[in-house]
Amino acid sequence: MLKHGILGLLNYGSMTGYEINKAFKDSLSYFWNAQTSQIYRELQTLKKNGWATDEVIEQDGKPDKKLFTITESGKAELTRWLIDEDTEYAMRSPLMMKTFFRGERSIEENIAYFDALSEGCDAFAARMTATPPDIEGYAKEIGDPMKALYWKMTVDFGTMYAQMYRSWIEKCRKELEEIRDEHTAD
Amino acid sequence: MLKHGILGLLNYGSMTGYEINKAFKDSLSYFWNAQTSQIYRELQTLKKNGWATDEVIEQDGKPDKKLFTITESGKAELTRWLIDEDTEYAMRSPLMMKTFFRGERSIEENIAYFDALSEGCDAFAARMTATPPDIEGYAKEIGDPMKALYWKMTVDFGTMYAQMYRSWIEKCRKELEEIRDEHTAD
DNA sequence: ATAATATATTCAATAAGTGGAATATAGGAG
DNA sequence: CTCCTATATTCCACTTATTGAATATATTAT
Repeated sequence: MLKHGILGLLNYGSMTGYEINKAFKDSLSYFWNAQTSQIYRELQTLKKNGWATDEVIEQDGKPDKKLFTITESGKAELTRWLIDEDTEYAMRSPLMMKTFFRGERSIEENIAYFDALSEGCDAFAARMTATPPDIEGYAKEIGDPMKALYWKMTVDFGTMYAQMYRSWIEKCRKELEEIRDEHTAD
Repeated sequence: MLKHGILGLLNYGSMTGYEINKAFKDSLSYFWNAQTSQIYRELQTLKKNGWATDEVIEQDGKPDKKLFTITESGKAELTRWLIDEDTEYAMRSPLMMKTFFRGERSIEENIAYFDALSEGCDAFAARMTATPPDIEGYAKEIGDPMKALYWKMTVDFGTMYAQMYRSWIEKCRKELEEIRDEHTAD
C-alpha cells in the first residue's frame, strides 16, 4: 500500500526521497502514517521492482541526493492498483479494540478516557481544517485542478470522520454519565 | 494490538484457540481483521510472554484441544494496555490512499468506483445491524451487562461510521456527476 | 557561541500480518 | 457414498511495518 502511495506521488513528477517524504507528510500521512525510514526503504523497493529509477545528484555542502523517476512499468503498476477493485474495507481501529474492553475499568476512568479521545479528535479536525491551503499549493505546482478534486475528497472524508467521531464520543460520554448519576442517586 | 485483543477475550474466561477464534470473528473482527493462523500464533506469544498458560485436553474422535487461561501477569498487562493513553489515532485507510490518486482515471470510471464502494458500505452496515443479538448472547454467557455496554459502543461506532461513509460516497458521486454533466452540456 | 532546524539518506533489529497448505476425525446433507 | 461443514491446531514463506540510531553539513535563531 505504502509502495503505491509513493508511486502515485512520483507519478506527479520526479522527486528526491526528501521531497517525497515531505509530500507524503503533507498529504497521505493523514490516512496512512509512515516513518521517514520506511519511505526511503520503499523507494529502494520501487527501484528493485523496476517501477522507478534514480539518479544521483551531487551537491556542494549538502549530501548527495537521489532524484527518483517513475518508469513505464511503474505507471502500469499504478494503474493496475487503481483499477483493482477491492471494495471491502478492512477497517483496523486500535481505538475500537480498546473501547471494546473498557468494561474492565471504572465509569469515572472511562469518562476521562472519552475526554482524552475528544482532545485527539479536535487535534485531527484542526489538521483537516488547516490542509486546504496546502492542497491549493500543490495543485498549482502540478498544474492539474482535476487531481486536486480527489485530494479534497480525502480532506472531506477526514472532516466528516472527525465530526462523526466527535458525536460518537459525546454519545458514549452521555451514556456513562447517566449510569454514574443513577448510581449516585441511590 | 492483536495480542491485547486476545488477552481481553481470554480475560472473560478460559478458552481454547478455536473458541477464541470464533469469539474474535464475532466481535473484534469488525475493527481488526485477523487470520485464524495469526490468532493461534499470537496465542503462542501470550504463552511465551507468560500472559497465559495452556492445558492440553484429550478428546475422543476430535483432535486434542488446548485450553488457554490468562495469568496474573497477563491481567496486569491487559490493565497496563487499557490505562496507557495513546489518544492520537493513526488512521490507516487504504481507501483514502486510493481515492487520493483517482485523478489518474476518468470521471466515468470514478463514478463506478464510488458505486462499488457503496456496495461495500452496505455490506458493512448490514453486518453492524446483525450484531446486537450476538452481543446479547455473549453478555449472558459472561453474565456482565456492564461489559456489553462497551461492546455496544463499538457497534454504535460501526453504524455511525457506515452512515458517514455513505454520505461521503454520495457527496463525491454528486460532485463527479456535476462535472460530467457540465462537460456533456458543451 | 551554541543550539536548533533543515537538508538528505541509510541501516539493522524486531514486530506484525498475509495467505495458504497440512493434519485428523465426526456427523449430516444430498 | 461422497461432499461439506465443524472441530482443532500447526507450520512456513513471505511481505510489511515499527523504532531508533547513525552519518554529514549549512543556515538561522537565540
